[in-house]
Amino acid sequence: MAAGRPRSFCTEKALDSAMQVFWRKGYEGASMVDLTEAIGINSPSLYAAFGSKEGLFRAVLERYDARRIAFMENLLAAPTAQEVAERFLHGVAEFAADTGGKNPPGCLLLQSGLSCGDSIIPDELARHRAEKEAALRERFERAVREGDLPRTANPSTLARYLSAMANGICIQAASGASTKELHEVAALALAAWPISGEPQTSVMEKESI
Amino acid sequence: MAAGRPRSFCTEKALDSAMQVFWRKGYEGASMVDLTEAIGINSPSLYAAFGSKEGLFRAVLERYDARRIAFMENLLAAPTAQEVAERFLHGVAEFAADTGGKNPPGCLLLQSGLSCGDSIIPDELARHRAEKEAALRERFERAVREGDLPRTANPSTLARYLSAMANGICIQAASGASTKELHEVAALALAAWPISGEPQTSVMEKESI
DNA sequence: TTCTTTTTGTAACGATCGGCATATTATTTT
DNA sequence: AAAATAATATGCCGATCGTTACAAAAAGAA
Repeated sequence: MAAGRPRSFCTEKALDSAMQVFWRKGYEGASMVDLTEAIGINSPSLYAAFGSKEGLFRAVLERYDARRIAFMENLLAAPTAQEVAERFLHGVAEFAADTGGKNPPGCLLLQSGLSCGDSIIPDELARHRAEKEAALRERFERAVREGDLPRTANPSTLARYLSAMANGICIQAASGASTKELHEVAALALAAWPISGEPQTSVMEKESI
Repeated sequence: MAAGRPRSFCTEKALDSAMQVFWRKGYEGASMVDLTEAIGINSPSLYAAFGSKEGLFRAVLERYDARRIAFMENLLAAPTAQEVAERFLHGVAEFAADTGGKNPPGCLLLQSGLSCGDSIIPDELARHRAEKEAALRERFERAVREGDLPRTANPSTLARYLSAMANGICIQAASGASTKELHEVAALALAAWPISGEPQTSVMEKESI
């Protein structure tokens, strides 16, 4: 059968370009002109490939999630819950301020649509955040079963705490905080972490921040 | 001199109505139609009173800030830095999920424009957040001078930590977290607080969350 | 070459955006 | 009552929104 005229653009590169636009301007703030110019194609090509602006955004979201899968898998495999928390918060602190110059600081899941008109995008993004929080919660439930966390620990609260902290750090990054400042915040947040055995040392004296 | 035809709407009530719209839909997501319908006036009246959509939003921001002045003044007057932190985080936790049914959960400073096109609104909102963070920092600097906080404590980091935590809590609220859940997160966050004297107790055992 | 298929570029669609010109209505002052 | 003033309602402005018809262009298959 015939193959037709070949595409003039790479789908993955197009998604990366679109991701930058959504990240910087938000979902509703990103116009089709912004997107097509960033990708370097005309709108009919974009609609043929992704269906709609929302379809393009969902494809971008998938790509964004895929890039973080390795990060999440790695930290969830940590031997102790505390190390999970440490890897999570410090990992977020690491990439929130410095995204390699390609994307703006902060988090796509926050920047692109906390509120945007009557769109369902905010709910979609909230669902994504909730999924990551659930992954943390399940890991902490296992930690309680294994005695890694005290019996009195509440996995849901711990996961929500980390999730909130991560979101707060992202907002700090978007407001211009440096990587060093974000790590200081992360370290301080981890001082609240419950330890089964030895008494807790204040991070203030431990790292003199 | 003549006084002309009297206004058909109350400015303050109009601002409250507009605040709800901006809060729920974000700055760019809130259309003039949304705003005029919510207020119950026609657009020329709105433009005569506030100049533009941006002017209306700035007026809403002022009103939003004014409503929180009492809250901030109260907590900054607390005798110790830890109590400042406690009042701040728990205060945020309190009004983030339950705004009295008038406004959506979350924080206007976050909901209305983390990212929105080429507008300068996000920067404006970031500036407002930075101001509150600066108020906390100055209070903690005083606490270090007064010996209320250990010499090794970093007021900037503590303020940034609380600000990030507050933002994270707001996002949690916007995602549907209950007031109880938010207070649990706030209590956990406060377990990281540096104490000069007695050893720190894990909040996990203290409140069994 | 001719046919088929797919993508491309051009151009335009209706809808909605924020904003405003104009004229009418309501009130106070003279 | 007449003039002056200010806010009202109606209707429309150009621009931009996301989206799509349409036909030319580029490839493989016949």
